[in-house]
Amino acid sequence: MDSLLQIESYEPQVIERKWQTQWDTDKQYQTDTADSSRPKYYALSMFPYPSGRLHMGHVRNYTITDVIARFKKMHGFNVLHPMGWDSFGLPAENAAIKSGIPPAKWTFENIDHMRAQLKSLGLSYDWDREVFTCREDYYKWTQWLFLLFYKAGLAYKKEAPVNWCETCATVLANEQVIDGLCWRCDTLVIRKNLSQWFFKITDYAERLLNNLDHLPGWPDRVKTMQRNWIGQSTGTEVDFAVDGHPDTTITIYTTRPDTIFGVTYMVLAPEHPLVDQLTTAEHKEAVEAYRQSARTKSEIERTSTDREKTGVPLGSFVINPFTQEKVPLWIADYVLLEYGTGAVMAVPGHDERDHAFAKAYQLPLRLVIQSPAFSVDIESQAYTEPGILVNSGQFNGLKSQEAKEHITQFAETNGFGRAKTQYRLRDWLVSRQRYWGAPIPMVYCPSCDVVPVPESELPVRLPEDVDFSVTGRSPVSTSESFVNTSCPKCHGPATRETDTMDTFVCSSWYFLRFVDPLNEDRIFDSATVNHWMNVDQYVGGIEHAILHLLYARFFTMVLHDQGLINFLEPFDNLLTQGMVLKDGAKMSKSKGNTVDPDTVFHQYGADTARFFILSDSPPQSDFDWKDAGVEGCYKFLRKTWRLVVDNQSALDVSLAEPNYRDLQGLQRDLYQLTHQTIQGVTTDLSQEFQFNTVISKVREFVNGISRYPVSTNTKDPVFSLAIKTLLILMAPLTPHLTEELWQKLGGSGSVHHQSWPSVNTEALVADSVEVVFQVNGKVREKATVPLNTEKGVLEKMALENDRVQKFMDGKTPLKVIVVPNKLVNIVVPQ
RNA sequence: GGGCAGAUGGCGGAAUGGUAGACGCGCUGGUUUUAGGUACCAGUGCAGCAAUGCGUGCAGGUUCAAGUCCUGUUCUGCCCACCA
Repeated sequence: MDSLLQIESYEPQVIERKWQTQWDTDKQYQTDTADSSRPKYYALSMFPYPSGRLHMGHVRNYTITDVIARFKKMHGFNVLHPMGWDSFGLPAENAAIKSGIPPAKWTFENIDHMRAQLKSLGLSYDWDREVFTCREDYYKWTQWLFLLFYKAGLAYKKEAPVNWCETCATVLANEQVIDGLCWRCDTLVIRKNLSQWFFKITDYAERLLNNLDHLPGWPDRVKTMQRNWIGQSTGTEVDFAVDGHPDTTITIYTTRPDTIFGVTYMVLAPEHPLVDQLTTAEHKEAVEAYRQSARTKSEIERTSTDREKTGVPLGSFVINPFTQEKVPLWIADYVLLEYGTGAVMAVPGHDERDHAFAKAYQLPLRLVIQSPAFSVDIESQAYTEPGILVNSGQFNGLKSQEAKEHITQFAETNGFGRAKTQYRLRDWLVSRQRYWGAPIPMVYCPSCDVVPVPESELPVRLPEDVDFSVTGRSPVSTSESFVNTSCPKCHGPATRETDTMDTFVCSSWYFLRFVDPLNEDRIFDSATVNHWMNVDQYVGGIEHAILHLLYARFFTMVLHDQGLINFLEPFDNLLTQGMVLKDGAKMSKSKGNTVDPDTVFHQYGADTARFFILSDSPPQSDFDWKDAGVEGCYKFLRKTWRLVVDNQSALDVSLAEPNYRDLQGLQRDLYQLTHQTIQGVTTDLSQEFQFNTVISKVREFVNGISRYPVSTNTKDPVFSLAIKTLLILMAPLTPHLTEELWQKLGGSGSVHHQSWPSVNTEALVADSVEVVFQVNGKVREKATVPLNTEKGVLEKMALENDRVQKFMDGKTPLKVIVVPNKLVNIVVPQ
């Protein structure tokens, strides 16, 4: 082995395959969830959609979680680190349309390829827990959850204007419309009236919002985004009677009840249900035309803030309950049916939108809020700040804030209003007119109406005899054998729901199934899930800040309320990793600047890819992939390899740790460096996952060891300790390299089963320190002094120093600050 | 328009209020090599021969001492947005 003729070079491709096979065979990363002798740790990456190939974003995500999982394991935790596939979704269906490959075949081939790629990255997954959301053993339970929601009154069907993407030929949830465009294909989203299934996430708006305060392990950025999305506002509802319609009132929602005396008209959303009834004959034609044009507008057109305000009057009037004044009723598309009550009181003097509208249609303005600082003029511009009430009857003179309370109170007392908390969040539209998803387990019976499929009949299997080319309805509806069924209640002929579920439903509970993935009788065993949840560390992209992370929280709360689990939030700690860029630009196929992970594995090995992708930036920041950087990491690993292999004759990892107090000179220095590195790496890994600084410390350590003069004739206990420590500290980062070297050195078992080294704090303290001498805060001299040199001695040294005296320029010090082991600062008159 | 981040060499980035620029990339010079690459050594914030001066987006402030704390401001990125 030690023969000079046989110096082995670093061949990552060979050793990586060898160890991956070995770990697989040994089931090295299998988790025994029944073992409660050790504390549990659940490390989870957001599972991927099997698009076909891994990209660098995946590599970064999974490497980060893998390092955490391995690190925790070496700390004695029973670690659960699973992987699976979010495998329903549109690309599979598009492949079917384009090339006739069945979606299932396409999906599973992609999974096989990507699984092989994941294995070649050396990730410590327990593959026995792999879940596939598109497989019956999983979607059976997704359907079961739908039924649970239905029974709890949290799933309902309603006809509503919905977001429709023409390209994807399906509806979209509110969360999937980004700037008016489809999240997947950037097509302009239009409004369509359809009868669709919804989950009542709005019932949970308040709890989803308030619980964010109890998630200290989540980045503020994500919490803020969710808060904005849920969009709580507190205000008042006021009922306005309709003139000439004694039984009809219109309720408006306002956050500015203090301006209610300034109402000069009222506006309804064009789709408001009272529009037909309240349109007078002479306005019918204009109103119909306006409603028609509003209907065909896309969301982006309609909500554009810089568009001219348009609207038409209905001919009816409402009565302001505070002033008994008659004000005209209009419709305008700047009022949204989905928010509040779909009706707003218009106060053009104190709201910019109402002001613009009033100016366009010559509606009157009225000043009801006066500024305490200047005289308000509302002719040219609305005054939207709070102030003092004027022209407001009994409320004159109150400040806006008090007035809001008094006016709301007055409305409540008189029965025409109430305080109301409003959310921007809307119910989650879960129907999709697509094939490759979990069928919604519902049946339509001519006599019994909507009937849920009994649990015993789950899963409702996806049919295979479908025509993928239909648009506007689910391809599932082309399967006669699927559609025609019998009613579970009356056993008469009935038809099945042909829509499938949004894939975000499938991914809202997968983290629970990972704990008990093979359970055939139940969705999961509650006791086991209660023990293993929460996810201790969740890692994924910021793009899921709202969508997936909000839905998963919602599901968890519902399952808690239904008594299946005993916790309210799924993810204790969340790390949102930054994007992977290439030379400063976002990697994309269209730009042609992608880096294929396989190429990197082949050329440099997985350890290099892992090491590099953790190296330059903190995990939360964007990471710039540079070929020169990969090269540099490869060289470093090769240097590390040689450092060990070339010095094997001096190494014996079974030697006992030397006694620090017996060490001197370079041995003492190396021992110190070893323990300083343990300290630094451990801190950076356990507190903030600062992989970039971990790597710089590892590099400093290797540089330090390289400078140490090794005697090749004898086993050196200090050098052996340094190398042994290096391999253990690097094991989570570069698992193959360290395993191979560990084995070469005759280490016992796997390097990944070693305990994390502990710090000898005595060795952290240096014998001498460098102290700086400052004059007026500027460093003028440095001196190396014994540790803990006394203040007086330091002061004397500084004052007698030539260079210090030069800059003191003969002046008498006003003050001398001495910080032991750090500095002396001499303050002289300037 | 509202909210949240952030701004440090040629580049990615380090810095419990106490030596700004760790570590790496790049670059310069050198050694080894037929040569290139590799490896190794030295250097590398800016200006200057040097002494020295100046330096963490900008303007102030607190402090013996500020990248770090405070006030204001500019710019960049992200999220939300006719939300009443």
